[in-house]
Amino acid sequence: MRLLSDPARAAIVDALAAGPACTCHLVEDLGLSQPNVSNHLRALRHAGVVKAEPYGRYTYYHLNADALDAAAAHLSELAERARATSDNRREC
Amino acid sequence: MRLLSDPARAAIVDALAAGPACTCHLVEDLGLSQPNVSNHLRALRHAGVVKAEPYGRYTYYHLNADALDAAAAHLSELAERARATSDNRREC
DNA sequence: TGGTGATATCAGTTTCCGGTGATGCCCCGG
DNA sequence: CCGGGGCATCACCGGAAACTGATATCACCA
Repeated sequence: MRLLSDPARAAIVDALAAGPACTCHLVEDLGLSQPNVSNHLRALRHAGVVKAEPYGRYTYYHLNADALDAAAAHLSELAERARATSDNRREC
Repeated sequence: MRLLSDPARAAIVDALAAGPACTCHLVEDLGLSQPNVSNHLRALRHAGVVKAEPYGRYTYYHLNADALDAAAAHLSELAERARATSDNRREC
């Protein structure tokens, strides 16, 4: 989840939200170098945010919607806890 | 939203989810130095994730639940878009 | 089967960011 | 009014992470 901090990775995730794409698409659309994109994809892959799908000579990536939902649920839970506990201020 | 990338900041947000607290509480609970905590709080404050509330000599911080919900909604929207577009794979 | 294109990996460099120390401000209590 | 403590800001340093270039690997096609 802390992976979306980097602007390049956020751009990759945003591009993949429009549908599965192979590495060359991302390289063209984002204007980044190919190793750079590949490194970011590896990080996102290890975190389970994206899934790789070899397709002949290409490699297609698509978002893992469940992981995004889990992160969203975590944030919602924090917001809910914050609202529920907004009155018990600890004294110094 | 990219602010939750740092473990220290995530810990601060998590601590604040238990209720408003002043800087000294966070310093004690998280075992971080006071300037360190203050710097993180400043970043979170500028991002609108937390709100500062001067209280005599102390400064109480509390989470901005709306900002967390907005971030959660953004992630949910990404997940939904990913699910909706999972079939239109672009050809190379 | 050799060549080409797509992708992944690796080492090196540079840039960015978090942690620390020192300092100043403001509020409260004496 | 003045001393002390809570808090914020600034300058600096060290480490981590992103970008780059080179290279290896694999699949397709002639």
